[in-house]
Formats: sequence, C-alpha cells, structure tokens
Amino acid sequence: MSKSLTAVITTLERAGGFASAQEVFQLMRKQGKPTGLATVYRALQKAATENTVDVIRKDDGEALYRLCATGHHHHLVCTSCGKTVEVEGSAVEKWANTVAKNNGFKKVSHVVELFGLCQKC
Amino acid sequence: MSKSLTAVITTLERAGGFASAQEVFQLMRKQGKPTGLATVYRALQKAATENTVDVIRKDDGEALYRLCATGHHHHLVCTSCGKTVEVEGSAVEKWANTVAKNNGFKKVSHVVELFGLCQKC
DNA sequence: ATGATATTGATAATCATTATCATTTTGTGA
DNA sequence: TCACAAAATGATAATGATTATCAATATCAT
Repeated sequence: MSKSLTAVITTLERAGGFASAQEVFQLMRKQGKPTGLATVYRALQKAATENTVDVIRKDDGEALYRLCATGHHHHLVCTSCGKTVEVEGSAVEKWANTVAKNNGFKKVSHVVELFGLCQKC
Repeated sequence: MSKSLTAVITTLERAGGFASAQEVFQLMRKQGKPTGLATVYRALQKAATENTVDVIRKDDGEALYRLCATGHHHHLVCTSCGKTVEVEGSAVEKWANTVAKNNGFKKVSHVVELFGLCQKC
C-alpha cells in the first residue's frame, strides 16, 4: 500500500493543481512509472479518506484530486484555464456554524467552491 | 420544448426534494406519463441553465436536481435522513464577491452545500 | 392543409469508476 | 535464508450514468 501510493501522491504534487485519476494515470506512464489504473483509483480513494487530498467535481461529474495543505480551505477555480487559488474562509466557517445551530443541526461539514474567469481568460 | 419540460418540472415538484434524472424518469413512468430518458436529461439540463433547478452531486458523482425557489439560496442537508433546509446566504455572496475581486476573477459563481445531522438523527 | 422546424424517444456509444481475480510483492517467524 | 500468509498490484471485464444518433412525430406560421 506504500510504494504506489507515494508515487501517486508525488505525481499529484508535480501536477501542481487539480488532476483527474485518468490524468494521474497518464502522467505516471509518461514519467516512466507505469501503474495500473485500478491502483491509481485505490490510492486516490485512500488519500481522500485520509484527507491528504481534496476532491471536487467537474461540471460533467468527473472527480478532480489535489494535494491539500493541512488546514481547511476552499478553492477559486477558473472555468476556462483551470487556474486555481486556495482561499481561506473563516467567514464561511462561522456562517456555516451559525446556520447549523439555528436549524438544530450538528456535526456540520460544508462544501464551498468558487468558479469564475481569471484575468487572462 | 414545452410539454415534456413542464411534465419533468411537475414531477420534480412532487418528488419534493432532490431527485436524480433516473429517478425522475421512473417516477414519470409510474405516474402514467412515460417519457424518453433522453428527454428527461434534456429538460433537466435546460432547467439547470435557466436556474429553475439546483444541481448538486452525490458522492459517487451522480447528479441530483431539485426545484428551486426563485432567488439564490443554499441547502443544509441531513446526511442521515436527507431532510433539507433552504438557507439564505447573503453573507456568503458578499464573501465570494470579495474573494473574487481580490484575485482578479470575474463572473463568479459558487457552490455551497452544508451537511450535518438534524435533531431527530 | 403544407412545408419548415423543433421535439421526441428508442437505441447505441462514451467514459469514468468499480469489481474480479490471478499474479506478484511484502513481511514475518522459524 | 526459506517458506508461508496476507496484502498489493494490474490487466481486464462489468457497471451505470450521461450523451449522441437519427428516424418518426408534433408544432406552427403561412
């Protein structure tokens, strides 16, 4: 569970942003570290449950993974070129907690993603 | 473009919450209004671009649609029983706009979903 | 009614993700 | 080092949602 997982993580790191499982698979092939597609999926799943990667969904439903710095944050993604900015959102955390409390909800988590057009695009 | 679209919308309304395209398709069949699967998808897509329905994604990537009151809002969903509360979020809108401006992004949209356990669960 | 145009829906094609399962690797105790 | 158990790998097939195709049908203005 170790070797390929670290290889996948390393590849994600080099990708430097969001990448789909398929892209990671291709990248590893090109970098001379061919791996089974199933292995890539397994590694990404495990990494996701361990919170070492973030997962978001493209509009078409495909999952995108990204190596994630420790600490909670959100993303601002350019819908044209894919450029991504990590955004701190303590304001959102507070808002989420307040809303949850007002409605009697506990153990609240939230998904927040921002999309737009960056300067270049 | 009219008849089937309104039929789909009506079905979503009766469903009373989130429903997948496949579920809408089955519901319409059971209610004596059989329709082609492709037609359901087309109707939901159009409704989504016109903002008459909300779209979110299940963990497995399947799209869920929900009739959406006019005006922008978010959802607080119970992860156990599925109970859903519509939440107003002007605070989030402002935050999103500020973040976008600070990073030179335009035409920003955002996805915000809250998850938690409701009182009963 | 008539022809132009848009809509429908059965069906096939796509494509990401999962499941299978035989093979290989890894780890551990003797 | 050797043997054996348990976990990991990867080629391949299966799954399932979504999309494309395209002939048949409905719509609508003239």
